[in-house]
Amino acid sequence: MMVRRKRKMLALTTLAAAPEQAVNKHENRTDLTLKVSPAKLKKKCENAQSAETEQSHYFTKNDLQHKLAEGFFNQSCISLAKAFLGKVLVRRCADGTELRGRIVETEAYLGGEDKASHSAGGKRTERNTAMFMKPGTIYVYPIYGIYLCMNVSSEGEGAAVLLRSLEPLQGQPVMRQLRAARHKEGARQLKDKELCNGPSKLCQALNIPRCFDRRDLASDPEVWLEKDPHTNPAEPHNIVSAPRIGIESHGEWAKKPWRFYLHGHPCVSVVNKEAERQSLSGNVMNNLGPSDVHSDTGQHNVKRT
DNA sequence: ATCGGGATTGCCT
DNA sequence: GGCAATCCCGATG
Repeated sequence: MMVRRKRKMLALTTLAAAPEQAVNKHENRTDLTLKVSPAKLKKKCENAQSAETEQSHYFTKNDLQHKLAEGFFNQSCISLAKAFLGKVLVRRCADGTELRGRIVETEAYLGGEDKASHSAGGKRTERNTAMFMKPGTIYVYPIYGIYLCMNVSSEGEGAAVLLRSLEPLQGQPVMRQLRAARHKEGARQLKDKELCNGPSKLCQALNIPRCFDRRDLASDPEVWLEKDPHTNPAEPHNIVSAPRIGIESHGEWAKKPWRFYLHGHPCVSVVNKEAERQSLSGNVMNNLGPSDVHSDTGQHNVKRT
């Protein structure tokens, strides 16, 4: 209780801090709340930018045409959660560095009847306002005090899709640096497939700060979604439907199979064998296979045929 | 003002 | 696979 208040004062630096600044957590206080002055908020977002630059031969200027527009987000929550699979989340940093990751795992939160949703029962609060905004609006919220999760609103009152895992495609060294900021000194280097295989990990790796809450994924210059020019859209037979994670306390709603992931992809955070048996019985293996993130060693080339 | 819980992660055994 | 870390948020009085 008394300890609580002290801890609050020493707000730990999080995803919003540049990696090289995060060495001493007591010197880098990052307040996750929205209740700060616009000037402070702006500064935080600027600090969130990475100083690293990254060259990639994988994406070219022509890929801009693959950016997904407003209309894409106008689908029901479950439909959008599936449609996200295989799409590429792009984060353009202040210095022009672009980080890219293919979405391989999502969860649908429907609002209303869905007891596991932050907007259950139509409940609208300061925190979850973005869930009620137009489809394509980003909802970023803090969890467990120290992490962030990124969602995208869909059609349906208070409905949104949680992004759970990405396959790193571009900017892995920057991602690794962003992710390593809170690790022990001398800890082993993260494998590529460990960079974005979790909802808060992807926020760290792509430098998604709390202040991205309520931004429009269809028009924002710093974060957007693209079609992957190198792969086909996810086919239904590639998609596993499983119960959502971390909501076991919500009774029957916890059992709804509204977590979706690409079968066999190494960047999925939690594999559910039972769900795979049910989802995929009789189906062939996916053709949207991962690049060589299977590999444990060194830099990999994500280019594929 | 206070309290309890949470759409997680990393480290340890 | 267990568990600590860590604190915002919303509910309650």
